[in-house]
Amino acid sequence: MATTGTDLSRMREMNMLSIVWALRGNPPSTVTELAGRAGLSRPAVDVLVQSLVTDGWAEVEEPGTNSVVGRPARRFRFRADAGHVLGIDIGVHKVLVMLSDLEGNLVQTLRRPVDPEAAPKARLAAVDRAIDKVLRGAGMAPADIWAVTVGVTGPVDASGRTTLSTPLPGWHTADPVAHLAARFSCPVQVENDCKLAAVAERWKGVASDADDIVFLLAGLRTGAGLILDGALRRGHGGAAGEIGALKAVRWLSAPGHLEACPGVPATAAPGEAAAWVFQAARDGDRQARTAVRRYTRDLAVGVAALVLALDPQVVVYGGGFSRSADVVLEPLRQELTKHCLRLPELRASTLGDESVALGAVRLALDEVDSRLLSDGLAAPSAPRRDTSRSEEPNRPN
Amino acid sequence: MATTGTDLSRMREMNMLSIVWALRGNPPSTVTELAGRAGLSRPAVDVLVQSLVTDGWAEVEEPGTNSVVGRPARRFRFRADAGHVLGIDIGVHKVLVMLSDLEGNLVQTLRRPVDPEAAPKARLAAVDRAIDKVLRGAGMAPADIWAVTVGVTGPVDASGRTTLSTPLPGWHTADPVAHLAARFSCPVQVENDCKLAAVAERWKGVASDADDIVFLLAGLRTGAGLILDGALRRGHGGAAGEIGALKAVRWLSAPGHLEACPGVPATAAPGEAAAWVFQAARDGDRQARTAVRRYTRDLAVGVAALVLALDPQVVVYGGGFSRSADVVLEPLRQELTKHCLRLPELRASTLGDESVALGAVRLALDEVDSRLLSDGLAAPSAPRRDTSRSEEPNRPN
DNA sequence: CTGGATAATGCTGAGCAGTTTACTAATTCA
DNA sequence: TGAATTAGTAAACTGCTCAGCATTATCCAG
Repeated sequence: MATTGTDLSRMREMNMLSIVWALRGNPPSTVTELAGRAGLSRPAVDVLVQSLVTDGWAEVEEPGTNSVVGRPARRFRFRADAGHVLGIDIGVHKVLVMLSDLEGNLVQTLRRPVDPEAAPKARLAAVDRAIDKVLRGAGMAPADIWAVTVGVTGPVDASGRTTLSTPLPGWHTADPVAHLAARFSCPVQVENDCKLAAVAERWKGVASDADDIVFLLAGLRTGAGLILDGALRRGHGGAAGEIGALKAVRWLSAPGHLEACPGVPATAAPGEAAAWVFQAARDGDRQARTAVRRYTRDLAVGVAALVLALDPQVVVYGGGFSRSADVVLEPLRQELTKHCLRLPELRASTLGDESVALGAVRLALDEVDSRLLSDGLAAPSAPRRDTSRSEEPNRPN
Repeated sequence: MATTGTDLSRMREMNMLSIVWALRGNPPSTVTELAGRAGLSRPAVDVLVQSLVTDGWAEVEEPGTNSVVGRPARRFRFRADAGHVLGIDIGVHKVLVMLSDLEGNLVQTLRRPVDPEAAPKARLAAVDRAIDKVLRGAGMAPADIWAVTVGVTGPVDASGRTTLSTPLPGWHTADPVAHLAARFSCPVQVENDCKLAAVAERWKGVASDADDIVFLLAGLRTGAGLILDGALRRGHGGAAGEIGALKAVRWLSAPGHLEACPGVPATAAPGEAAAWVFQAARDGDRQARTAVRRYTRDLAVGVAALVLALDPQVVVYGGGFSRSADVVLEPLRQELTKHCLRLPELRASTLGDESVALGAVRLALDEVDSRLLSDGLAAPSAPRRDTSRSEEPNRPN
């Protein structure tokens, strides 16, 4: 608890930021409204908001027709388009690039299929093309981007690499941070996909009310991301949530129960096989139901371990299989009841496979915010990577 | 991120607190030293520290002989004895009461054996007697105590009860908060013993350098406490760390391997049996070594689950068996290597069975600090429980 | 069309906290 | 005894918030 002394200028800075927070994510606001939200006096807000306008962080909306009596108030709007961030999902089958303004509004979204067997070089080239297209579509240059966050599969270390394990072919030698740093001078961050999806669920998903979340990424691969006390839990080496590595937890083999279900069309790809089984179970097929039950039984051990270890408020069932939550959630709940002391809420994700990129956007925005908090707000401009403290280039805050 | 506006008075309060933090836990300091530590100017520190002295938070030490050139500086000392807190460990076999000043210095410590079969009423009566003795020994009244924290076995809910499960006979109906609230008007808090021991290890124990700690309480009972990002992880329902409830984790039966070891004296109590086995293993007894290996193998599954889930920096091996760390740590490390992706450091606790009470003291001090942060510092006095927000009387911060 | 009611804006002076600067006080060492 | 050094103190200054009042823009009733 290293409370450090404050002086006037720092105080002004903090008040400035509190105005920004009060402005952002709200409809255009009058000075009086802002004063109420920020807990400051009206004159103070007035001068602060003036200087925000001259700096370019806010803009005035001249009063139009006003239905209420009295002098109509000017309204101030946060200039969300003063800067932008990129959230990128580098998946096995696809690349997904999202361009967002500072308020989190998506400006451009682009999904591109990628050969599952593509080498890192080809995969990164596909990323580059997608980024180019998105930037061109928005009429922007790389210098206009304030932060980039990338999601990949597998535990990510502090340098943004996935040396331990990853299903992306050849990826354990890839260095996406270095690759993107060649084009972007802003902070570039790589994070695990499950963690990003968890962040997305808390931001715009089904768990926005919860501070303690276990996110379950259920698909051909199974993984987990953790939000504890409202903050993403990365782990000391970036490997939090990797409970699937435990042998007693059969997450690796769990989806196999679905593919092995009798009656699955022989021609079906693994993903289609799972969808077929879920549909058959929905239709009442006994064998399909058994396969789903076996799947959930294996799934539940790992979830129960996380729930018992962390005692979260909510477990979110997400990932590719989340569309089949209707046939999975109830058996999963029953299995968890057997294992757990205290059963958390169980919810199905609605974000689908956009959650990873969305979480990446959120983390990039957090990066921007933390920079504002530490460096204060000068006129809006793309931050440059801080090369002085280069020990943890992937964890700037 | 609800940054709220600040004004001058709040700023002064913060600077006052920063002086308190700079004063506390340090040897008597000069104004210049404090100014450096708090990041304030010398005159500013001067007036702040003056008002701390008049309020009773600090006291002056007039300059004595000074070996250095120049005018000798007055030194200011934090008045650690301005208030006191109680940390209490209600165990199966013993009650341990610690009285600490505001700096965490132990003023009185009292251990009293308790019948393991004692009913809650008798157990609480023993606690009362121990508290009385400690207070009398220090010449204090209950009104002089600023915060009380109690450690008990089993998951503790928000009201301070252990309704889910506990090895203390009859304790699931006990309400220690209500019992102590009858004598103490200050905040009273009950917490799980493993969690408190984890807090103690980070405070004065073997993990003071780490922010992410899995504490393993190994004894006749096995449990875990978690420190994540420097903060105690309680869990949404207070049941974090209860991984032992998972059937695949054999923590319940693990100590049985020790008692079942051939050669254990038939007359030995369970605790003595374990000690005998550890000593025999130390002496090279093959059967004892096998028993220890079986024990660690069962232990390791649960630890691995926690490590994989959370990716901590340190695992601390504590509890009654921590004296035998020399024969347990190495096999445990080997087992963990099999299970984990990234092996954290493994350390043996040195606090012994005082860790729970010590952690309780630390939590009580945290309670005092958080009250200072939120309410500001008037003249030092025992805080009264805040009866207005009674929904979570056990979690005042 | 005009004057009153209403509500936002703009301005001024008071108060406060911290910093800077300069000066005085107390000690050691040559 | 005086130079050097460091601590304490006082005054001037800066910059911020706040309270209150005058000003301005708009609506609405007569």
